[in-house]
Amino acid sequence: MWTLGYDDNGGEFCFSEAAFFHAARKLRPLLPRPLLSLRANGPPNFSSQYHHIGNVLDEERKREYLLNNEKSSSSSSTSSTTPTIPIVVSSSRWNPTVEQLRILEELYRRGTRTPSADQIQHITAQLRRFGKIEGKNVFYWFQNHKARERQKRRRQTAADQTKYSEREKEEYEIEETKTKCRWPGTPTPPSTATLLSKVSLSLSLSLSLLN
Amino acid sequence: MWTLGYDDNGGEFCFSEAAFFHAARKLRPLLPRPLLSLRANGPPNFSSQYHHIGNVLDEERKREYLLNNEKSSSSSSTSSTTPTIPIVVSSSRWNPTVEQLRILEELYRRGTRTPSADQIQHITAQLRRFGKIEGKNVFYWFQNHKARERQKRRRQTAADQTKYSEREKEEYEIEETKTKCRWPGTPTPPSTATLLSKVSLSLSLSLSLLN
DNA sequence: GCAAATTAATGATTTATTCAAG
DNA sequence: CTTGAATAAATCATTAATTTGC
Repeated sequence: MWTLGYDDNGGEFCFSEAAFFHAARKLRPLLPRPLLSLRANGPPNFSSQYHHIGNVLDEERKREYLLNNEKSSSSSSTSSTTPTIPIVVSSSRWNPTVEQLRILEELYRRGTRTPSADQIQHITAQLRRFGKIEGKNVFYWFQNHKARERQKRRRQTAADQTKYSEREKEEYEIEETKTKCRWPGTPTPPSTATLLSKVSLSLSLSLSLLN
Repeated sequence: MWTLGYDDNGGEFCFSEAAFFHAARKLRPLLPRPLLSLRANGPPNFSSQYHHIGNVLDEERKREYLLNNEKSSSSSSTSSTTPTIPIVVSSSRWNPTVEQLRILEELYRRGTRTPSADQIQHITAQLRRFGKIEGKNVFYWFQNHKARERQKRRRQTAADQTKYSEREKEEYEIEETKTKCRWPGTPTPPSTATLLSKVSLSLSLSLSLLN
């Protein structure tokens, strides 16, 4: 599991292990950010949103939202001075532009599946020409796309196979045994000659490596 | 992804074991076998024009049919009745059903890697309820699955996705990078000390075996 | 036509695995 | 046997598409 911190400028993306799990969790915005900006890479139909911002909040998130509002009370008060103008909330998640999507899909089509960090940085840098984007967006895009393509394919074959057999939900029980002997026959233990040949091979290999 | 049993041409069937299973190698046919017209276990892409054939017979009858025809050298009846339609050739090799596959993968997931002969017999007995199967199929399945899982991982970690074509580079101006580190971390390559320790270990092992 | 309501897609996180190094 | 690295699978959450009642 990856936790992440990032900055918008470089797309640099520092990960740490589970030790930072809890702290990093809170990086996730609990509400659409109260920033006053239009979408940098707005999709064609971005007009009807800003609806019912707080509808999906559970108690936990409501509490945290209130905590956050305490800090930014000054900004909220300034916004209250212009109540008739709706606060334009920037999207909480990346939304690829058509150009970005086209390039990403082309890259995928040509074989890119899990790009390296450098590749991600480069792709991100290129795609930034077409709109706001970060490295993690590229990373996630490939993760998701790969997974969902696989999922699609898997569902297809599963559907094909279910024609032949009805699913049986019953449990199977196969007990574990401790026997060491292997299938298919009674394995004859390796002869001394075999062992010796292997040993000498290994020895010569080691020696050649040392040279 | 491993494709054991799904490739009718037999291209995916290879054994990495020693001369012990040398005979099994010959199971790989150079050409599709011209015999048998029904499959015991439905393959995913079983041609739809023959669905009616498959639907008539339940698994039990199919199995029986196969057993009866295992020794026959040529297809007899169906070819004459449908001369223009290519004969549905059953693979001579095992093709796992979804249930069999599910159980095998579950066993693998739970830690079974190289089951003992007893385990194999037990597993085979359980899986026979879902279709024709032999002990060697189980044995080979685990061998192949284990090997291909390892192979898959190695491919991913070592020589993964660097398939940018030249055209692509030019078009998107995304240059190839040689770095192997992947998003988001940078794996440290094995040090020289590590390599040397391996060599000396191998050497000492060989020497101890010689005593 | 229009939003509210609903559904489908998909971006972002979390969880469960894998192999293999120590 | 334990653990690190690194996903891939499963899941959550938000956005877009679509439907629906007016």
